[in-house]
Amino acid sequence: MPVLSLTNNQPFSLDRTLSCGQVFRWDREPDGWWHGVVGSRVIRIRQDGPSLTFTGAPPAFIRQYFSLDTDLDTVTASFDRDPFIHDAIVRCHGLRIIRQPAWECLISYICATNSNIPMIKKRIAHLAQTFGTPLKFEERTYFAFPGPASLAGSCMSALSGCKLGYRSPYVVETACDIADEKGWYDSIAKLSYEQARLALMKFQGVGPKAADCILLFAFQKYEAFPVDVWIRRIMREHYLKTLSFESALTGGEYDTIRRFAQQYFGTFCGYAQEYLYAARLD
DNA sequence: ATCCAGGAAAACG
DNA sequence: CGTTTTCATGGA
Repeated sequence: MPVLSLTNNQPFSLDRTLSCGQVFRWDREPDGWWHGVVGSRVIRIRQDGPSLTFTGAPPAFIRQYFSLDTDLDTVTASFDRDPFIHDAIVRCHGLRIIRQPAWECLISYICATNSNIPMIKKRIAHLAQTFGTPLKFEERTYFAFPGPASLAGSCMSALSGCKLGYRSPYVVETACDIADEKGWYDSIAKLSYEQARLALMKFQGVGPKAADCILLFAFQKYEAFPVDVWIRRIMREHYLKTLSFESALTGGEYDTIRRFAQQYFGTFCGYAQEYLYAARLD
């Protein structure tokens, strides 16, 4: 079974990374093994101190997917500016932003609006089980996330079983757009952060927050700073106590928070966001 | 029952 | 133009 050994200056926490809410297709067994589907691969992986043991993908894929090539200490040091974010960095030590497949990430965050994480996971699982290709792996059947053509041609009765609610037409419309346009990923990836953000928001169901999540998790645009209800609370309480006054002058509250974070935390503010988000509970 | 959750579209002034 | 309302779902 493939094993990957982490070096001393390569902090990584599999649990923090997979359970912080950035991905929705991983589950942890009581024995410490995680299993998930990435593309057409079923992957099982566990961490014991500095060693990662896994099946279902070559080491190079694991390294790329979990961003193990990122110099995490340098990244976190770049926004370690005050005691509050410092505490989040320490408590979520080893959290890395995953490089997600863009199409699945796009649909996932369309399904995520105004929902909690368990509900999002159920919806994605429903979509995969209803429209995805079955994948047999070690006595169990998993399902690949369905491609654009599958969702574009989905009948409404099957789709309604996926419990997407009012998001169903957004998913189908976006799938139709993507099914036509082959090079959609490259055409967005080559754009600047702001331009890519506008391009993503042209898809039905993708607003400012979803666009920032997709840019952060699938396009490696680390200057994205998604503002959900948790982050808004945290930012208002710890960084922008005068926000209600400011945002009335400068326009939308979302942009006020986003631009403050970009200036305050710097080029890796998306990473800072993820540490604040992951540390929000415990 | 009421409120909330990795919000966005549509309607409204 | 910025601000409020509506939307479907399940858990607390």
